[in-house]
Amino acid sequence: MGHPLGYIGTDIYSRYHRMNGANVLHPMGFDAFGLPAEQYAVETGIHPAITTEKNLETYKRQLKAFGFSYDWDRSVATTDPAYFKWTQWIFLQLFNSWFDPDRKVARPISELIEDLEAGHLSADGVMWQNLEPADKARYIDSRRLAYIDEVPVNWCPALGTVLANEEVTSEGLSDRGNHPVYQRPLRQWMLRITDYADRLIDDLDLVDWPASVVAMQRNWIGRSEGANIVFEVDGDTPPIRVFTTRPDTVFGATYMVLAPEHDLVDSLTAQMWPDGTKPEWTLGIDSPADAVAAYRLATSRKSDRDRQVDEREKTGVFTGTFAINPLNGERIPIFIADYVLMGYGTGAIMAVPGQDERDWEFAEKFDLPIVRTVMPPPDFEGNAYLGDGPAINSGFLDGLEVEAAKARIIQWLEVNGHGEGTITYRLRDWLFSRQRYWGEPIPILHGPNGELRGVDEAELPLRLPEVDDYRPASMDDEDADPMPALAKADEDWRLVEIDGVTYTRELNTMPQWAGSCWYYLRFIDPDNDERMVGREAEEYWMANGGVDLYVGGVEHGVLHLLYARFWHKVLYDLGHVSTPEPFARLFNQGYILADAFTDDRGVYVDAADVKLNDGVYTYNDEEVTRVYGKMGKSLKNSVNPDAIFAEFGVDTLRLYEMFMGPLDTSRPWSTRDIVGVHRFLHRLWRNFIDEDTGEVLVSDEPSSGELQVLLHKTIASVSGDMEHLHFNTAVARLFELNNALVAEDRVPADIAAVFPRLLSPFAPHISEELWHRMGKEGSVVTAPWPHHDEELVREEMATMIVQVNGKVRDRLEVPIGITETEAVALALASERVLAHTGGADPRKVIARLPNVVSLVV
RNA sequence: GCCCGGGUGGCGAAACCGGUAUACGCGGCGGACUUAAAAUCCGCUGUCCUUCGGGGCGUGUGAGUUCAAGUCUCACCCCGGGCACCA
Repeated sequence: MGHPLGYIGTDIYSRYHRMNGANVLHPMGFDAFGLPAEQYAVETGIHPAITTEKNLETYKRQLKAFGFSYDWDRSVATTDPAYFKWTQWIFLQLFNSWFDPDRKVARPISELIEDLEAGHLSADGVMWQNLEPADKARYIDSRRLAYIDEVPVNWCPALGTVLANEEVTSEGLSDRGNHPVYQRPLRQWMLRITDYADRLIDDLDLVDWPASVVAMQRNWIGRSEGANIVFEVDGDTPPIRVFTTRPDTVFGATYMVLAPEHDLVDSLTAQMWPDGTKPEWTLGIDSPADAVAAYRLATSRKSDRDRQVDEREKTGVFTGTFAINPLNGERIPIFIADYVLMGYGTGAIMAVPGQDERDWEFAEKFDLPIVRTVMPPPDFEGNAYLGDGPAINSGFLDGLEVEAAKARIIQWLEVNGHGEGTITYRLRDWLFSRQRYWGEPIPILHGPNGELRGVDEAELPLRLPEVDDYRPASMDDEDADPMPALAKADEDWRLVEIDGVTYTRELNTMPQWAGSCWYYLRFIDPDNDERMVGREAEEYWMANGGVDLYVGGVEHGVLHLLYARFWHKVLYDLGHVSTPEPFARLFNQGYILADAFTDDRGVYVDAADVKLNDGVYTYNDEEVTRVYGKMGKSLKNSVNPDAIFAEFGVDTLRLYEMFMGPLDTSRPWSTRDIVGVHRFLHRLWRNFIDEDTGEVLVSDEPSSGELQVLLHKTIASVSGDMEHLHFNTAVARLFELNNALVAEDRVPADIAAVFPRLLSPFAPHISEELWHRMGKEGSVVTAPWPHHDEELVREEMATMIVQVNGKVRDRLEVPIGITETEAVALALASERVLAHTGGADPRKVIARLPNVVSLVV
């Protein structure tokens, strides 16, 4: 459980809408697969299902203590077999679908087979009829949205599992636990999220989300337009395809670089160094093959983190082979270097040092020629020139500006068969296998000849087997393939016989994010045994383009929200849900911040036990360092809600958290400030109840005059604030009304009827109590939200400021409908104004009535 | 480096479309009640000058637009977040 700030926010919003007669679905669920539960199981040997169950009870108890109005009948846990049955079912939907690139939608795989058999499509250019059955199966498997592929993956030895790109931080460490991550090729389950890249970008226009999250998603998907260019290579090696966003600079390509892991490296590496090989190109090694092998080994030993150190020197080695620049026929040397990444574009680049800083750096270090193909401005100082300008040294492109040159060269490439315009994404397919125990088993069977078979839907849920040890199997050889924890299951789980064929179960489990990709759908219809979610219920609740309000932390800006959108779109394409996007409105709540403390090892210590003496913080008499961060378990700086409840009560805590600032802003916790809201509640109580006698101090008479106006203004502004989640200002308005009541002997009847209702979303307990003491019918929770009287809110007088030469010189009370002539006359007659105008006629008069008269003299 | 946010009193923060900057709360100061304290209630609380009428200056810095700028434009500084050898 994170800090409850966001939960308080949705609870208030839900209660407000219920009082307005809305049918509110406000659920809470538990994403309980994953590392914490598993690690606890490893340590204690207790099955994670048992500890998970216990934790859920604790969480529920704590959440209930906050007075949250969740519909507990709709609660789900991703670890519940009745739930993950459908997570597995969705996986099978992915497995049984393909992405139709023409229609840009997912379709059942059976339709691909039909199209192939009918001859509408070919299998990568080969007639379907000409394929052997095994090749047909292999082709079909390669087209599925869930497919197995050998790709460079993020291998985290400390966690014993592979990780998705999204789970690796920019420092090259695991998102969970900060362990180093290494690249290595492995056969793993992948989900084809990249096919959805364009739709994941475009459909961000359909949702009401914070700009920052929209930017993060666009950034992560990283669409970039450019061209693929094909370079022929000396000898009998196949040509090399490069991706570039600057095809206009191709005349300046003076060498070429492949990623060290590139497929063609072996076949193009020369037998011996050709004439003219410079010494710095060879690592001092006699043969190209040895030099390349040495460089590749060195690269593979580096963790992602090492590869990303800031002051990175360019390194690389010549392959001994040349490519031909298709534009000018120049022979250019081919290098491998780790500044080119296998996972982006084609894993190969044409290097244009004149217009690329990285290439410039490499060219200088390796003594390679540099040709400018864009004319820099005369005052340009520096190396590579990235800006706009006319093309030079570029044959038929000379004189064209960058954009025009790009269009021209792409046309040339396409006409002459040397390449084509294309789009590349930073986003990569979602690595979906984990070697951990505590996750959803992937419902796939492997046949004796490598054929894949989905577990029958009737067999779902596929439960986890019992094992003695929940750890992924450890390996002596660090290069050995990771061994999933499920490999330790008994044979009667692992092996399945169908029609006399023995299949092996898939031993990987799904990643943490699988269950949370679709839980919002299950809340709609949590007990449905027939379907993931009933069609009618889904259409009813998702009618406004998805979930009406999703409050969560920005930390899900990429991971969870991207994955969930992807799954949702697949389900949409297959007709299982009715909206293209899952979450219509997203709101990021801020964090509660607090001091945290680390000891000399950099380990967090319990902030509650840190003492301050003479400006020095100590823990167990050891000096500790003060840091500042998000309140929570990981920094050990939580304020225990139970202690706050005991001292101030739940209503105070709820109000305090809302009053501290806007919901989307992080703010420091300050126990000192709590007394403010606590005083408010006491004052409210004293306004309504005589503390000595318990008498209810409510008058039979309604309010009048200013107090009545204040009441209606309060109703108006609190209601407006509720819609916009401006809870801090709503609370401030309630403070003002409450303060105004202090001077009254008794609370006027109309105010007494309204105040507990306005307050009840924030402080439900005291509101309910007052409601009952006043003898009102039913619960304040079901009382209708009050409405203000427009007539009473409308002002009759306004304060008009009078400016002389831009400075405020007087303030006058004027009727709201004052005419310009009257206003100006009044302004000019003001003594304070006269003191500054000297009685002279103004040169210019601007009136914005009834607020401003501005005079220029 | 690129992309998002943000910078307002001693502190948390308000200020809708450019129109009274600092609502509301905390803290501080003064007063009432009390033997006293707590609690409560009342008043003051941006800053400088003041003949007590007022006046000058104030929303990170510097320019600009405007009768008028916390709000719009440009440049810069600082803080937070995301991405980063992505061709």
